[in-house]
Amino acid sequence: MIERERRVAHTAAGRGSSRARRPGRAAPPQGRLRRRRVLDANIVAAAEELFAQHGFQGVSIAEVAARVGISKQNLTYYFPTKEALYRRVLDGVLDEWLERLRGLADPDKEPEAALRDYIRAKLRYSRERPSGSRVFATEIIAGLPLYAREIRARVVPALRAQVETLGRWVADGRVEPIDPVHLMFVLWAATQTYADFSHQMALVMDKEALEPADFDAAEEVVTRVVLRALGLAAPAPSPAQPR
Amino acid sequence: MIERERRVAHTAAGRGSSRARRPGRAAPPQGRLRRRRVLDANIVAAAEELFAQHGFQGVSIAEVAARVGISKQNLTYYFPTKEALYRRVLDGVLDEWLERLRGLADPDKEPEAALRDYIRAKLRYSRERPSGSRVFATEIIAGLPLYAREIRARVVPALRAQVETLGRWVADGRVEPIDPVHLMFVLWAATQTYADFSHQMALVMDKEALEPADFDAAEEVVTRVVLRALGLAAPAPSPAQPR
DNA sequence: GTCTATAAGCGGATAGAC
DNA sequence: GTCTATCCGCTTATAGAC
Repeated sequence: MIERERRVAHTAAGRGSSRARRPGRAAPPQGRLRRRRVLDANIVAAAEELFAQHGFQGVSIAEVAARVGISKQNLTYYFPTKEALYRRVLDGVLDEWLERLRGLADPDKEPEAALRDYIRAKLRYSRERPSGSRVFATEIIAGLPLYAREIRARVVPALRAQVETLGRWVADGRVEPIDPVHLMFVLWAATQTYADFSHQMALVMDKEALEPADFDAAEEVVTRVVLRALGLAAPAPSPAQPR
Repeated sequence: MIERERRVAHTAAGRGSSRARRPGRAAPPQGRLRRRRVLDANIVAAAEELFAQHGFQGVSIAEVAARVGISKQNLTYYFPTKEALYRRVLDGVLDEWLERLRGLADPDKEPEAALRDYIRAKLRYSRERPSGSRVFATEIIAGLPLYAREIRARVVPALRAQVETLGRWVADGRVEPIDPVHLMFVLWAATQTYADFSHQMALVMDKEALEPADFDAAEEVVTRVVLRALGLAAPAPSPAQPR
C-alpha cells in the first residue's frame, strides 16, 4: 500500500517520471493521466474545504468522496489513508504560499516597497485561499500533531529569512529599531486573521462575508500600521482632507 | 435528561438557587456541593485542553473522563452530551475574557493609557489561558458551527463597543484618523496570535515554548505598533541609545 | 479503476442495579 | 452518584470480483 501511495502521489504532483511512456502502447496515456490529475485535484480541493470546516478528525473520507462524486472505496485508491490526503492538502497550501511569497522581502529592495508587496501578497492569499489558510492555522493551533516536520523544514526557514531581512534593515539604519521577530509575528497575524477569523469579522460588520472593499481597507490599515512602526510612512495621511 | 442537564449546569455554574437547602437535613450539603463543583471544574479544565489540541470531533468523552479519573458513564451524569461540555468550556472562556477586559478601552480614559491596558490584558490572557484562546479560535475558524449565538450575543457587542470607542477618539481628533474596525481586527489578531500560534513561534525562535520575556517583547512591539499607527507615541524610542 | 462486501473497532448515549 | 452492561451507528481500511 505504501507502493501505491507513492505512485499516485508522485504522478498526481506532476513528477511522474518513474513511469516512462511505453512505446508499444498506441493509445495516448495523456487523456487518462490528465483525467486522473483533474480528479486528484478535485479531491484535494474538496478535502481542503472540509478540513478547514471540521478539522482532521471531523472529516470522514466518505464525505470527501461524496463531494467529488466517487465512492469512498475509490477514494482510497487515490489516497490510501486519510492522513495521506491531509498531508497532500497541506503540501498544496504550502507550495502555493511559498511560491507567492518568494522573492518578496528581498533585503536589496527598498524596505517600504518590499513590505507593501509582502502585505499585499499575504492578504491576497487570505482572500483567495481562505480554506488553505484555515487548515494550516488549525494544524498549528493543535500543536503540529501531523505536520511538524514540514513546518520545520519549509515554513520556519522562510520566516527566519524574513526576520533576518527586517533585522538587517534595522542594523543598516534603514528603518527605526524594533524587535524584528515580533514585528514579523504581528505582520503574520494581521494578515492571517483575514482568512482565519473572517466569520467573526463578518458578524461584527453585519454582513454575510468579507467583500473586496474590506480587503482593500485591511491592506491600507495593515500597511500603515507596519510602515509607521518602522518610521517609514508620513505621520498624517488623513484621507478626510485632500490637499 | 434535559431536566438533569439544567440542574447540573446551574449548580455547577454557582447559580444553584432552585434547589433550596432542606432544613430537615442535618448534615451540611456544603461539602458535597463543593466536591461536585471541584469535579465539575476539573472536567471543564481537562476538556478545554483536549478540545484545544484535537478540536471538537477529535476528542472523545472517554478521554476527558480518563483525565479526571472517572468513567465516561459518570461523565455523562455531569454533562449529558459532548456538546453540552463543549459549550460549558466556551462559556467559561468567554466569562473570564469579558471579565478581564471589562472597562478597558473606556472612551473617557486617555487613549494611550486605555490601549496600553487593553493590549496588556489581552496578551496576559493569551499567556495564562492559551487553551481557552485556542478552543475559541478553532470554533471561529470552523465558521461558528456550535457557538454562533453566543458569539453574536456577547463577543460582537464587545468588539463593536471597542470599535466605537476608537471611532470616537478619531472623530474627536484625539488620535490620527484610521479605520477603527480594521485597527481593532489587527489589534485582536496581534494579541490572539500569541496563544494560537505559539507553537510555530517557538519553532521559529528555536525554543521549547514561549517564555515570559517573549511576552514582554510582544507587549512592547504590539503597543508601539498600535500607538504609532494612531500618532500617539514618540517617533524614535530607540532603546539602544539611552538619553 | 471502480465496484460490492465486510471486517474490526470506536464513538456517543442510555438503561438500570446498587 | 457511581457502577455494569449494552445498543447502535459510523469510522477507517481491506479483500476480491469485474
